Amino acid sequence: MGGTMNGPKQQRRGNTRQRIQDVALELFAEQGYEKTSLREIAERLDVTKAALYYHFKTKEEIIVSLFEDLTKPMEELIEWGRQQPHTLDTKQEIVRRYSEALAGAEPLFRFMQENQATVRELRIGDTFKDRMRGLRDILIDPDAELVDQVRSVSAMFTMHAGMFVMQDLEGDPEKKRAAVLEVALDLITQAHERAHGKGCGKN
Amino acid sequence: MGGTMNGPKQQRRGNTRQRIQDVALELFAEQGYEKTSLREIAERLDVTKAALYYHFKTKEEIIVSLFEDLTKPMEELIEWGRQQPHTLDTKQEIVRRYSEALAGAEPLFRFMQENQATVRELRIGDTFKDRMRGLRDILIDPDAELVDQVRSVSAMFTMHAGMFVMQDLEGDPEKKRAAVLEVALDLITQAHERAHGKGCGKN
Amino acid sequence: MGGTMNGPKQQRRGNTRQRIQDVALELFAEQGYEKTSLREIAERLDVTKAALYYHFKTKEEIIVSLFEDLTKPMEELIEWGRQQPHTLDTKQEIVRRYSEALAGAEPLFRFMQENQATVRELRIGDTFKDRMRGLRDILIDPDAELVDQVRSVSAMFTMHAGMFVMQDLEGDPEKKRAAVLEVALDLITQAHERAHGKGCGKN
Amino acid sequence: MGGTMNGPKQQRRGNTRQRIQDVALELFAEQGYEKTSLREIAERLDVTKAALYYHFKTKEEIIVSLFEDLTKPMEELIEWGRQQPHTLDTKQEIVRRYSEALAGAEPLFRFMQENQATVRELRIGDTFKDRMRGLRDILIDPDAELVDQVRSVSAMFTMHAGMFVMQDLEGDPEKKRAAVLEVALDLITQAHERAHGKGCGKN
DNA sequence: AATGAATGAGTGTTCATTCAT
DNA sequence: TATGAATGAACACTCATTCAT
Repeated sequence: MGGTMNGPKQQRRGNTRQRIQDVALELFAEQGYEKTSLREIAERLDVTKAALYYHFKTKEEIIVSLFEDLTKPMEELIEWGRQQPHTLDTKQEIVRRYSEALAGAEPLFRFMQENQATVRELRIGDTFKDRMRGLRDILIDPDAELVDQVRSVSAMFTMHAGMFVMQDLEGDPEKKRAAVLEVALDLITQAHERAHGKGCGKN
Repeated sequence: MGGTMNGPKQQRRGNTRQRIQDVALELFAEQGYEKTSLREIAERLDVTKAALYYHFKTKEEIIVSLFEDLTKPMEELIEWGRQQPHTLDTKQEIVRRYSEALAGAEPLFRFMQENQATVRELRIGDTFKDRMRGLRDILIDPDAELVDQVRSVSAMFTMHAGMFVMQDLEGDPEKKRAAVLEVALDLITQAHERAHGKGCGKN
Repeated sequence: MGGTMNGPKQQRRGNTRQRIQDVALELFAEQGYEKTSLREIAERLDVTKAALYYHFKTKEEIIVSLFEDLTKPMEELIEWGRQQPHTLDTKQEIVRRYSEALAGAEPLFRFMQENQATVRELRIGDTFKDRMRGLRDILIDPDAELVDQVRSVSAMFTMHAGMFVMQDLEGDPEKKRAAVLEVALDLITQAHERAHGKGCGKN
Repeated sequence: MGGTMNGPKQQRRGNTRQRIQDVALELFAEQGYEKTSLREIAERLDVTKAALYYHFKTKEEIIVSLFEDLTKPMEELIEWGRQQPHTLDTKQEIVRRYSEALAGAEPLFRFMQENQATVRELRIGDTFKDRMRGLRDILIDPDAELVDQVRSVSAMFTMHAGMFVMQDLEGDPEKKRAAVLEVALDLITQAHERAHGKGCGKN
């Protein structure tokens, strides 16, 4: 890109930090956080371990930086949702956008889904839990019946798990995502309507 | 128990294998598999690491043995389901019993839920995946619409995740489990009925 | 010792811990604490680094154990002194015995003398400081003039430093130690007598 | 100071070398040489590590430069002493001035006192040892009795250690220094007089 | 006069595992 | 049925140093 002569080991200008993040996320998602060593990341980038430490103070900081960079949309979405009236429309809008945001950071969320024990001990654990609580508080009516609260929560991790577990269902990915979204929306809608006195007439 | 003299450090001989499993499961569930060392397990039991190796050939074998011992009910359930006609009643029965089985081995399933990345690399990974596929094949009609297939799958991990994520919802655990079960049954029922042409009349 | 056949790599029965301490002290005294690596110690013993960790939990614990093992005589001496009346005789006795104890743990005290900055940050730092304070409280009369207090303190580190700095003075070591002791005794005596009203008549 | 515009991060240019020395000495004295990293020094100065290398070729050169800059008075003093007749007066004068010089470079000497093991391995080690030998040759009469030689040496490190160990003695610092000096002078005087036949009657 | 980016060699420490007793 | 002693391989991390810009 601009340079005429591109010998081996050249061309790395200011993008090393980014490259570290990319490779790290790939490996973390593939093998888990603890089983991925800094040596492995460094080797794949053809730099030394010490180079990683120029860009990140600790191994944990790598995953934290990924989390912070990639979940900004979620954070904003939840912030936005908090200020809306908790109508059915709002909830549906939230679910729709959340599904999109999830798809946009798939590897990170696969990682978090599959390494919950690790995540819990990391600095991101609490942040994430707070986020989930925020989302829940928007989607759930606190005076709904327990079963409808469960329905809302179920909608949430239908989306989370959906991306990964569905993998071995046949069918084109875009269609699967649409189906997952539909089920989630359905759960949310059922929960909302039962809590607000509508019958079975509509759905 | 039955022994006449109970000196210090005696406390029932012969059950060490069992005690190892108990402590290991507790720690695995609490901190994750990789972050739990054999040293830790041994210390908590007040034996040496080498003693663990008398009872289990490797660390992996400890978790494998737990999996095999604790998921036998599931295995039998699925075997049973495979031989039944795939009616709605059967499916509901399966879901009900699965929920019970899950509750009976809660720590193990919490562990598996929160250490999916690890489990995948272990010997139990494939076995578990097979089981899930078996369950799915019973619950899902292969020619149902995609969205109804998703509904069935969603029922499954509503149960799985339900136990843990619901933890910070208020309310008595038994009621929560009932609510989770109801939502799962509902999803299964909807999926089945849509696939078999019934309307909204029933629920 | 008893064994008939002594192949290479044999004969280490239960003395490894001791051998580690010996080699470690030798190296610590020679090169300093920080500049001595566990690799070095292990290599010299022809064991692996991990073997060191079987016997000591950390590097620091090695030096701590040495300190505790080798300074027990001092501790007892000070405890004894604390319970005696603070007469000149007692003080002289203390100084004499302290000089002996010092000579009995020479390498350790050389180490502590030459690595004060390190020692201060280690767990032994405070213990040692307390000991010195204990000794001082015995040797010094709190209402003596400042200059005589200094004399007493000077006696103390005349002994401490004496062993090492005198090294490049010619003469047989035993004679040097006697000379150092004499000076220390002299300082203590002067301090005591000036504080208790005797003239120059005696010494 | 002289500059018209003092933008942020400017604060007098040209004196960086000096600022490095100041911070380095402070940290070396506080934590020891090996435990003080160039990163730490650089961070405290708000420059990069590489900047240190513009001013000093190695870490060792920093401490060497400090030693050379700060011990010039000592060097000159010893040079002067060498050319004087070794009378009592000369010796006393030397001790007095040495005490002053010591006080003028306190942090450096604290550092050297507490990091003898390190200093020994550094380039300054030999230089310092030579200096000490020079001083000793002035203060000691080679044909004095051993005990009087010890007295002279004791005077020397009474001064050296005095500054630091006395710290936790109560009393105003200036008075303490005076007391230390008095004891040192006393030791020197005793040594000299005994060697030259004057005394208070006994020897 | 100083920085950004990187390296190579090392550190202390932990782990699952082995084996003679 | 266990222990005491050890290992080999790895790990996260730090350091002094270099060099093109």
